[in-house]
Amino acid sequence: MKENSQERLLRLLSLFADEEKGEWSVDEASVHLGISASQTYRYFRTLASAGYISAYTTGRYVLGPAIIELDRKLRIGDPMIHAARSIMREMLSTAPSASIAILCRYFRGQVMCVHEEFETYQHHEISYERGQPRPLYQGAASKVILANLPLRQARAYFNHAPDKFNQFDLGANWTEVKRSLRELRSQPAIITAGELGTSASGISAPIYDDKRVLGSVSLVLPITVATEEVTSSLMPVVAAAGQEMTSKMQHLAQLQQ
Amino acid sequence: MKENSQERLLRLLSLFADEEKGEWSVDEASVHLGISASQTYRYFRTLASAGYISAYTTGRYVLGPAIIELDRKLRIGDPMIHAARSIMREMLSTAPSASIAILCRYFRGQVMCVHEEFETYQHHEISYERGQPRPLYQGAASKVILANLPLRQARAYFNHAPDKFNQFDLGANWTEVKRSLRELRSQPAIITAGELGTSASGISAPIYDDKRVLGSVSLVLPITVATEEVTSSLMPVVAAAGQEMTSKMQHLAQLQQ
DNA sequence: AACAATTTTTTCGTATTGTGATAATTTTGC
DNA sequence: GCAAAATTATCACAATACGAAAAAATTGTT
Repeated sequence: MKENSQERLLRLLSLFADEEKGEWSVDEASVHLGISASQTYRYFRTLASAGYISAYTTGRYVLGPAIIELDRKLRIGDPMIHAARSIMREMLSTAPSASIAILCRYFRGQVMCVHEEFETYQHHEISYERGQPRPLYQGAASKVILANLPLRQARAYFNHAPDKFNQFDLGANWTEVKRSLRELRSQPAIITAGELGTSASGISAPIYDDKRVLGSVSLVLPITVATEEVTSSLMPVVAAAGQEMTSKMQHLAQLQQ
Repeated sequence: MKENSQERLLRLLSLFADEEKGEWSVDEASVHLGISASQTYRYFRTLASAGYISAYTTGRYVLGPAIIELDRKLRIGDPMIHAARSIMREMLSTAPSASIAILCRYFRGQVMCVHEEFETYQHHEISYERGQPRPLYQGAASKVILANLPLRQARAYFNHAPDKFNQFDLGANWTEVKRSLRELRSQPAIITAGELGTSASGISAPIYDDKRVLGSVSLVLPITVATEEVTSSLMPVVAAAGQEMTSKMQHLAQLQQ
């Protein structure tokens, strides 16, 4: 873990992504990163004057407006999200009302929702909230990615949390897990119910970029309407969306101007 | 403009906030930043492996998932947004339906919407889109910040775009501008109509942090319902919201644990 | 208003490493 | 398969990032 000064700066910024801690003082960050106080002050100043963090009161720093600005650009300009929009809307139009469509991405050994589409805005129990990393073993949108990962990687993740894999019905040992992953891969789309919260059911298909899996597209239905009939009729719809995304992503790679 | 390596890295990342260019190749960034190609490659690699940018196809880089992750944390954890939520909702409840409430922040000599609240989701002509910097001279949410800036700063901005100041009725020369800013400051909230797009009208009040202006809260109404009566009756509501925000921000500064 | 306690900035010498130029390597498009 | 582009590796040197400690500025309290 040889680290240069830019990587340290980004690591400091990443502190602010921490799930349970949203604000940092210089001292806290200093001890957490193992950097001297004076240097940490220099980092804070650099990030603050560029707008990435901001002192909402003396000594307490939180994320700054530059993040919002970049997020807007990503929302507007990201090629994958752009390609997904129409596909997700079409998929959504065939689903029961109160369903939502989500686009997830494999990121840092986890799965993160990067875009959602819904017919009408309404509060739903958030299963995959945009921007919140989720583990690979829980929920359809995650499992379909896990199942399409190279076996070596899947195994590494299994070794890291075997109990969780068992808890979410992926198997108690590697042989079982390997078998259930193969089983999941053999289906056009995979279905789970109540794995994230208790009120939602998911139907997911993988998205590829040439060889390796990039992410997944999913429909999330209220579990009350997710009967066997409904989900099995939607399975080919979601599977088609995944394939369409895959071909669009490969198309994109050609069109570079 | 002495710049260290971390500042250069952030300047590279900020390229991706550019309004008309969402993707960069190493060469383009290299010439744009005036950095050697080899070093630009190193910067790209650093940003990419931390997830801040991502190559969606060989040689073309766009913003990466880490941005989404940080934006979520900001949405959830930002103290100013947190304080504003209930105030904005209450303000919204007294406004005509199809109105929205926005929270803006003074940032880099511009004004940026950092949060919006609405009763029901619906497509409206976006006047202040979240994350898009807007000039100080255009629209109520901007003008109220401009009017409460130190005169020296206001004058600097005026000198930078005097024609724009005139176009948006702030005056043709500094004496006139100074007078109209004083006039704006004297009102509890300020009202504009049709300055951003033609279909919206804005009512805005400033938010202070101790001495200097931090941002503004605003109601944005469909121009069709924004009659003289309606807006003048809402003016005190918005003004009160601004004052409440100001006192909440000052309260926050005390509560540091 | 004066004081103590933080927070932030400077100074400074040294070792670290960031840097550009060039070459080597890998990946990609045809 | 080959040509072209993209990416990484090598290297030598100057630039600067770094920690420690002191100075300055800001803040909270009496």
